[in-house]
Amino acid sequence: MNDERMENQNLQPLAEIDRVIHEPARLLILAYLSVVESADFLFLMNQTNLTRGNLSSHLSKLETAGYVEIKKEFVDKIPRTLLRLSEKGRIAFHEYRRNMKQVLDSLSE
Amino acid sequence: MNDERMENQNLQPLAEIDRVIHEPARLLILAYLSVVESADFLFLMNQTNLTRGNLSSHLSKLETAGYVEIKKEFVDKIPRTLLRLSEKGRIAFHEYRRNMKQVLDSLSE
DNA sequence: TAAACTGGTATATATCGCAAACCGATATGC
DNA sequence: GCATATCGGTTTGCGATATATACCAGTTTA
Repeated sequence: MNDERMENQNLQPLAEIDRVIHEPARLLILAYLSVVESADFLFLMNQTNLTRGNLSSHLSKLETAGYVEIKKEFVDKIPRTLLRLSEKGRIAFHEYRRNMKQVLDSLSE
Repeated sequence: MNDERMENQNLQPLAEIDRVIHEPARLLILAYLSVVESADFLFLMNQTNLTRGNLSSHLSKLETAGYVEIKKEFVDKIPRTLLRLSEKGRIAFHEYRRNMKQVLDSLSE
């Protein structure tokens, strides 16, 4: 075993990785929300290729975590759901990226 | 919405990320196995802080995927389980890292 | 002989991701 | 008018997953 290389690894962040964000579908959603001020449900559905039900439940989970804010409004009698990343979400997303990068970088020889 | 920044994102690898590897506990296991020629069960258990049952089931999953090879032997009447990363596992792990890095890099402002 | 430890495996449980069924409202066909 | 289809989602159901606990065979210690 190569102790030297092992000690160079910084794997600790992995133990406390944010699983709400780690899920690929939600990572995708957050990636889109992170570059716009807000997006609606259908836009996200098209971009992510998630089904309606799947997208809806992931958004609920993100809302429960306090990472996205969901605002519903009517546009000519038709309901529209607007999503935006909360400040808490932006911070958590940034932290997640930092942690994962650190782990991945420490693994590269 | 900022189309320019959105188009610069390379999120496609996310859609086909390897979930066997994506799970943090297994990512941790693979990280350790990637720097040693082989390790035994207790060593991994101590390094990862996983419980015996948990570690055992993750190793089985990795074995089923063909990513690790499990060899059992006796050392003075005491059983010992040796784990090593297979070639297939090494390739898949490398590919996972490449994909995740690409995604994370495309998200950095 | 019994109690405690080793090195695991099997089982129970809780959660999760996903798809399909459902739902209220609106537009369309006849 | 009254079905029927469509829109924009939410709720429900199910199989798979992750984790902890119970369990087990064998070994060492008291």
